[in-house]
Amino acid sequence: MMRAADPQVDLGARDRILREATRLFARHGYEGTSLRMIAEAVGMQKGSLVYHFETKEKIHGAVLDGLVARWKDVLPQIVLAAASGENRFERVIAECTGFFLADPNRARLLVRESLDHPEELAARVSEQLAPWLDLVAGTIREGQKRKEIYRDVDPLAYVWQVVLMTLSSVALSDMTPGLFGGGEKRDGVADRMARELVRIARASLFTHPTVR
Amino acid sequence: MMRAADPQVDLGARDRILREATRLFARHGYEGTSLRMIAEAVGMQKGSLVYHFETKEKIHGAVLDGLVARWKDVLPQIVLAAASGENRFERVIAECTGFFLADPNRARLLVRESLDHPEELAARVSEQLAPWLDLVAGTIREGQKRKEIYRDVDPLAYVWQVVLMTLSSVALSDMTPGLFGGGEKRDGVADRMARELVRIARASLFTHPTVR
DNA sequence: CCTACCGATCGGTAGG
DNA sequence: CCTACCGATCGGTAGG
Repeated sequence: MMRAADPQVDLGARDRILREATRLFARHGYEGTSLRMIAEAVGMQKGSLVYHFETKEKIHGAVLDGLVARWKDVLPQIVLAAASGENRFERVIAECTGFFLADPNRARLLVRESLDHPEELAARVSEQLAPWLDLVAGTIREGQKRKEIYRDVDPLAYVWQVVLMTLSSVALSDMTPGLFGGGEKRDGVADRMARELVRIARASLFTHPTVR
Repeated sequence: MMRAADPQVDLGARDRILREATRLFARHGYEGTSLRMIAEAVGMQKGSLVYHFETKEKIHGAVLDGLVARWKDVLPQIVLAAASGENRFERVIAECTGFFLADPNRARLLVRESLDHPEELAARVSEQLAPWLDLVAGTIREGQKRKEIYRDVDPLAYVWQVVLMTLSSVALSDMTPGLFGGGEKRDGVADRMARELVRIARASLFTHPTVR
């Protein structure tokens, strides 16, 4: 309480804690990350973490809040990309994959959270995801009326499957090189996966590939 | 040592331990599962677990071995489905999704392991997955020569993206109901996801939907 | 297969 | 933000 004297120091410390906690929770999970590990990564003592965040659980909550906040930052851009005319499809997909590729720990964190606390995450995320899901689903239905999109597409299920491909191909990217034969570079594999994801999403949606 | 007196009892105990350990590791992860939790679920004391498996790590290893063993059981059927003529595509997909739907903990365990120990899992799984990946990739290339399959499909990346959809849509199924609006039943959502997965996989592969 | 016990580490508190 | 400390629980051992 009463930390108004030098807020910049506090903010810096809080952010450094959250950055390292995000990385560690993503890598080792909530149970696999101890306060000591976080403190060591930040460069302070375990007890000092409790000065900034009272409990480990509150650090975890703040990490998830930060992830949602960053998603809210890009959401307007995605909505914009979805609304404007040129290359809507590619740009929406690029915005979404870019969000997770910019920091793969976001994908790892979301997948872990989906396994550890499914309902809590669904509740937390659905309000942030709802407008986006509705928008895309609505656009798909319009396309179906215009016969530009296959009529047997299940809009909601389609979007969610594409999201799952995006999430998991980034979150599990550490495993893919071993499966593609050792000969290939890591980035090369990630590139191939990203390209194939776009191709699958596109080819399974549009009745005519060149229609956008 | 020297447990030949009544192997049936030991086998039963080992299996009961592995069954509960599989469930708990899948639900709470390796770090989130204690020996006490496993012992309590099985109905014995913590120390007794160490009589059957020396360490927690060896229990974990045996759980993964069991998963691989069960995969090896269905692999022949998958290869058979892929080789025979009628409805090859649907049957291969059905065999794979069926494997994970029969016990969603298999999918959860694999996703967790991909996050916790990516390289170890890749090494462990690739030998079991390699013949299958090569088979499917080869079939795709044949189809491409016959112009039945889109020429811009990246066979390996395609198969892996479909595997990721299968895995993640089962492993993260606890989260989906909340995203589909509360009105729908759990099984209904799982059904829609499974159907859309097959549709996406099919529509993004074949140049003409009716060709098989 | 159980009981009793080990040192180490956990998340968190108290006081400065 | 640090030091010192708390009870609880961890994985594992010893002996029966």
